[in-house]
This record gives sequence, C-alpha cells and structure tokens, in this order.
Amino acid sequence: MTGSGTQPRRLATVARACDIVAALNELGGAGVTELAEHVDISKSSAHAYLNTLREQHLVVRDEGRYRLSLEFLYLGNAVRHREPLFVYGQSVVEDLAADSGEYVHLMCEQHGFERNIYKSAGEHAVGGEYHTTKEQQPDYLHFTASGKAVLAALPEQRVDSIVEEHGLPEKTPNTITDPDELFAELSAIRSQGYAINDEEEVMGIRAVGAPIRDADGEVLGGISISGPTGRFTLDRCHEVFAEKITERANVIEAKLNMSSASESLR
Amino acid sequence: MTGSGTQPRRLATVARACDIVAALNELGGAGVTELAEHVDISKSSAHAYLNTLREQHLVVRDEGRYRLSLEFLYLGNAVRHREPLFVYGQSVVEDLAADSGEYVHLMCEQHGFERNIYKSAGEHAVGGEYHTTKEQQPDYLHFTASGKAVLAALPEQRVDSIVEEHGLPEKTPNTITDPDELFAELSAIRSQGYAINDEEEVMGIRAVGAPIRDADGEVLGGISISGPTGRFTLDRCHEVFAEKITERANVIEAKLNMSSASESLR
DNA sequence: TCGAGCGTTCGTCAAATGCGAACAATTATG
DNA sequence: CATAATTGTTCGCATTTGACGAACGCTCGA
Repeated sequence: MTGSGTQPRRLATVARACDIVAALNELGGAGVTELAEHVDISKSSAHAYLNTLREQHLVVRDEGRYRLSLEFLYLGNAVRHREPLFVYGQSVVEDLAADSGEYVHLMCEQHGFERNIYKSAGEHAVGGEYHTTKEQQPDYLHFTASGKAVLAALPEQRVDSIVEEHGLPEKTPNTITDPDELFAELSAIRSQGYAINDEEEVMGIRAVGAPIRDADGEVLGGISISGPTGRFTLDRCHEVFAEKITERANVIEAKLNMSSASESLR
Repeated sequence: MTGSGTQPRRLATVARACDIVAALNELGGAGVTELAEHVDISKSSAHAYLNTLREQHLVVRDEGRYRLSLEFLYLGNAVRHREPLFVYGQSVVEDLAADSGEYVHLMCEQHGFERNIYKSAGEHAVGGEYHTTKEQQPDYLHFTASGKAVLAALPEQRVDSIVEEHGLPEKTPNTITDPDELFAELSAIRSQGYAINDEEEVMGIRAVGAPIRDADGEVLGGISISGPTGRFTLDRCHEVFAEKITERANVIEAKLNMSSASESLR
C-alpha cells in the first residue's frame, strides 16, 4: 500500500483548460467542434474555454482555427533563463559541443521525467532531433545517460517512487526494464561518477552523462554527450568521454557555487 | 459606441489559472501565501490552483516554492516550429545578421501586439536585449520598424481597432502618439515598401523593417534590422538597409510560396 | 521550549459551469 | 446560383464546483 494521506483538491476546470492546451498543441490548432470531440466536452463548453484562453492571450484565432499563441515562447524563455543550470551551463554546453563536434545536452528532472534545458549540436552531431510538432512522448530518465546519472544522485526512495509511478518502458532491446537491474546500475554509476547509455534509448547511439550538484550536494540536473556507436565505442566512452563530461559538469558546479557564494555576501 | 454584439462567455476559473501562471512568471516562483496575496484569492484557493497545475505538470514545487515547469519551454518550441515564418525565415534571419553584423528580428502580430518569433545577433549587434525574467511589458507595434511595416499591411479597420484597444503609448520623444500621424506614416510606408524606426522605441537605435506576406497578399509578419544611429544614419537606412531588408523579406515570401505551392500538389 | 508563520484540509453555500437546443454564419454541393 | 450540410455562437437552466474561513499540522527560528 503506497497511497497514503489525502489528495490535494483538484480544480476540474483548470485541469480541463490544461487538457485543451495540450490538445491544441498536439493537433497544432483546431476548430471548436474538432476540439470538443477531442477532449470530449460539448461544443458550447469548448467555445467558452477557447475564448477565455484567447482573452488571456494564450490562444490566437486565425481563419477559424484556434492555436496556441507565442506567449508560450515567451514564458518558456523566461522559465529557462531562471534555471541556474541554463544560466551557468549554456556556454559550457556550447564549448563542449564545439570542441568535440558531438551533441551535448543539459537536462534536469521534473515530475520524474527528463526535461531538456538546452542542447548544442557539434559539427558532426548525430541524433538529438527534437520532437517539434507531433505528440511528444515524455522522456524517461532510465534510458538516457544524464537521466541515469541524475537518478543515481537522487535519494533511493525518490527513485523508487519514480519507478513506481512511471515504470521502466522499453525503447530498445538494451533498455533497462528491471528495477533491480536499474538499482544495480545506479550503484555502479555512483561509484564511477558518470553514466553510460549503451544504445538504451536509440539503437546506434551511445552517450555519457554526469550529474550536476549544488553546494549542498543536491542534484540540479545532468549533462551528457552523445553520438554514433562508431565514434562512441565503449572504450572511448569510459576513457575519453567520461572524463570530458565529468570535467564540464564540474565547471558548471563551480560556476553555480561561485554565484551562490557571492549571493550570500549581501 | 464601439462595443457591439455580445461578449463570449468567460470562464472565471480558467482566467484565474492564467493569472496565476502570469504571477508565477513575474514573481519567478512563489509560495502559497505569497501567491494568494498577489492575485487576491484565499490561501486555500491558491493551494488548489497550484496543485492542480502541478498535477498537470505545468508547475513544479521545489523547496516549498511553486515555479513554472519546463513544459512551457517545450510548448513554446512546438508553437514556434509550427510558425511558417520561423520554419522558412530562421536561416534568412541568421544569414542577414551574419552578413550585416547587426541585429535582425523576425516577428508577427498577435492580439494587436508585436511578438518576436526569432532573433539573431550579428557580430556588432547592439540592443535587442530580451526581457527575460522581470515583468515583460508587451511590445507595441507602433514604435518598431517591423511593427509599423505590419500595421501598414493590415486592413485599416484592423489598425483602427488595435489603436483603439491599446492606444499609442510613448516610449521616446520620437514615438508616434497621434493616430492621424500614424496613419500618415503607414500610408508612406505602403508606398515605399518598408518602415523606418527613427529612435521611436529606444534612443540611439534605428531600425528598418519590411512586411512578409503570403501568396494571397495577407501579412504574416515582418522582419527588421536594427542598430546604433552611428551606423544607421537616415541616409543609410533608406539606401542600403531598406534594400537589404526588403530583399530578405522577399526571399522568405518566396520560400513560403514554394512550400504552399507544393502542398497543393497533393 | 515555545511561538510565529506557512502549508494543508474540510464543510458549507453561493456561484460558476456544462449541457442541449436554437440560431447564425460559413462552406460545400448539386 | 440556390440549397444543404457543417461549423460557430448564444442562451437558459439544473447541477456541480470552487471560494472562503476556520482549524489543524508542520517547520523554522527565537
């Protein structure tokens, strides 16, 4: 029995508004009737929701179709610029991508999922294509390098609840789908200080990731470098990329700590 | 008497949820009590809103503070990639920025305001700093080059209603604040094909902008190049930048039309 | 140890919303 | 070009929902 305590109160109207935003995103815009069918509410309700969101400038109407407005771009930018990991990590990610020629990602954990904060493509970068338009399936932590690095740095009970909530879906034959196996892997990651993704998300792609912690030792997120198995042999992963990535993770940590140290001077 | 017809129905709960999102953005995160005071609702209500938004993954809680999640970054990216102006204009903007060394912006009109879709900074770029964290005042169309270019390409009655709704606030002594003056200016812009911002938004900065239209002649948005008055003399604006910017606007239009032409082949 | 402030829960009542039907507008079609 | 079919919009009513304030629990600091 896991579910303890009481659930916080839910506002159905707010939840539905969020569903509508999600639907508009998936559909890339919709008319009243189409949307009403998609989220299973009456036409008149759909109309009311859409027009309220439009009044709030989150939705625009163009030729009878309602679409999400560019307000989301502004909000997203603002959110990102408030993320310390982005503020202090952006240039580090760019440098490493330029030096190595590969793809470098900066991410953190939110709601038990992986969220990319920033990515930079080196000259020979492969993969990392973004889910732009279509339904973007959420990114799990257990099949990416930085994701596993973050999991390894999280309290075990947190990992437990994440696994319980989201499960360990399989993406490739190499994906870790067994909780015990995952915990063994996390333990290994803890001792070596970095994580390797050996074609566990996409066949043909390996990656190496490291966690980024704040001054108190809490994980803020992770950084990873990824590329084709040809250039990312297991040997090179352990020998050259592991060092590169942990070094850069350290640089970001240092920048973070310097900034928080100077903050406390006030 | 302007207000004709009836207003569409407003869902107060949805509007409040949007207010809360906006408040969290302005405050950069908040606790329950702080937020409740800021949007003037009870603590228990604030609690319910925040937890519903959290359940929907739009908000995260970290050390007792609620903040907007990176979901907004994903949504914003998706919105942008669905914008034809971005898809076909991004590389053009980058090229012009690189060639000229100046700031180049791609924008469109939404809700009577200017919304930036993409920007690229050339080597000597000045200005264009983004409102990242703090309360971002909306950008008006009447004091930017691309904004005026778009207004000039919009139906007059549309401009009327925009002016009526948002007014013509003054940003610098050069800002056009008189409707008649604005309409005269728009008329001039229509005949010359481009717009000039002569320190109307920021003192020391001039810009030249041009509209971008689809195959039916409807404006989709605008593109502008901006820089310090030293390099952007009025002469050079009219002679060299006006040609540059209209040429690039045309390139984007061509790309747009080619893509929509090939679409209709199905 | 105690107090102050914040976060959370609960019950009640007023208010807001969901629905369907009717109407208007727009587009497709013969 | 006229008519049909589809979509968007408005309205009134029944009912569910959310707002409030009080009380409780928790955390942090004095």
